[in-house]
Amino acid sequence: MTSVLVCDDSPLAREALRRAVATVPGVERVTTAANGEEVLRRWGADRSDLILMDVRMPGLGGVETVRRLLSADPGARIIMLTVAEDLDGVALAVAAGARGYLHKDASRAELRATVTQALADPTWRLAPRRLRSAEMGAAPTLTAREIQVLEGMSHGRSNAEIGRELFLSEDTVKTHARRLFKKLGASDRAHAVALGFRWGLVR
Amino acid sequence: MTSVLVCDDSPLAREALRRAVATVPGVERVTTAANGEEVLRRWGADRSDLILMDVRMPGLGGVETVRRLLSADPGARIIMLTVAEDLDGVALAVAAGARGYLHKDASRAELRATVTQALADPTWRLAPRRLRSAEMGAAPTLTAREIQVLEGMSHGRSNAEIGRELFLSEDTVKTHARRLFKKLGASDRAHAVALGFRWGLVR
DNA sequence: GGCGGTTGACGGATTAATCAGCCGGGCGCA
DNA sequence: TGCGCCCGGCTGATTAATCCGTCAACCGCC
Repeated sequence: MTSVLVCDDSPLAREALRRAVATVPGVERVTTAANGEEVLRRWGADRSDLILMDVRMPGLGGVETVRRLLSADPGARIIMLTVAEDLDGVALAVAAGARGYLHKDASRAELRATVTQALADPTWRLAPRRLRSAEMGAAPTLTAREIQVLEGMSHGRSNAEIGRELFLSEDTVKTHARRLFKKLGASDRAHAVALGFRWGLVR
Repeated sequence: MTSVLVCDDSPLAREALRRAVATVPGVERVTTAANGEEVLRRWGADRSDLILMDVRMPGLGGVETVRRLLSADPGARIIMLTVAEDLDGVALAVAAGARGYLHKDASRAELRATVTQALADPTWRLAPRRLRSAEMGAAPTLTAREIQVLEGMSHGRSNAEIGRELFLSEDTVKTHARRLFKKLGASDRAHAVALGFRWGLVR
């Protein structure tokens, strides 16, 4: 029974990862966790063959979870997931014993290849790959401007107000809004804000 | 130096609690944490005289945090915060060694009285009180219908769609929307969704 | 040097949301 | 029995958001 545990605090990323991993040949079960604590709790009762885990998580961070997991079970195989911003975390996690990492900007195919590799070879280590998030099921790769506009929306500001705040015309804000809606797959600004929260793009 | 640590995963509730506790005579410092892990981490370096902690938290739950905290420091004084729904959690937390609990529906005055009491008397135990959330700084007491409408918004549905889903007329949905906006202090639906996430009303 | 992505901007059409006030029924609580 | 609150509904007016296409300038990269 080959099983994989996917851990990410963002519900959407978690689901996308779960679906992607489930298509890997040989994988019979994919379980999920929302944070490091849940991974550790689950690990006591039910060990998976491989863990995919986000580096940045609220509560127990990815790095600390790797440490505790490996001190409890030195044989655990862990692949870290990361976004471009925290390469430090990846370095620490790999130093702590993670087998490798995947950038969240890599393709689904690369994710599957890495998982296949890790499952096939128990000694496998460090194969940096990318995962284009557009292919993960959704694409939360917003530009800085788009995130600023999304943040403005989450604070209840109108397009005109956001424009004044960012020194842009209302029309430009509308354009940014339209583009970020399309990227997030949002049907309106309320949905966009919700997706922003679920993806962890805004707080 | 009398210091109090406030822990709640909802940013708005955390801030409201922080502000309320800061007005208690004798309290010189109020620190905050978003989850149990953060409490434990902080406790290592910087012990407070009293901890106010939500029972329901992602990751390390309140009960488990109480256990770990007390096993590390049997003298720690902890008051649990709770909503009506999980009285089980409160019972467990008190059994685990929490000094008492506060219902989130109690008044600010009662919160202050309980904190004063707990700080004055190191042996103080179990004084169930209520805290009317309206007096905590904001009042996210939405009715069931209002939450359903808010959830619909967070999924990108229009008022008409929400109405179809809940077997209500679009006009009624609009009324619920207007009322929940006022309660949350939201300026539009995007803001309402954001506040819903920050208060932990929707996921 | 050109390609792709980002940014900023405009115009016009259409639709949906928002605000305000009001009403009747039901349910629980004092 | 009344008071307050939640619910569901309706109307009319006003404003804002959304969608469409298009365009020019800039920047990093191969």
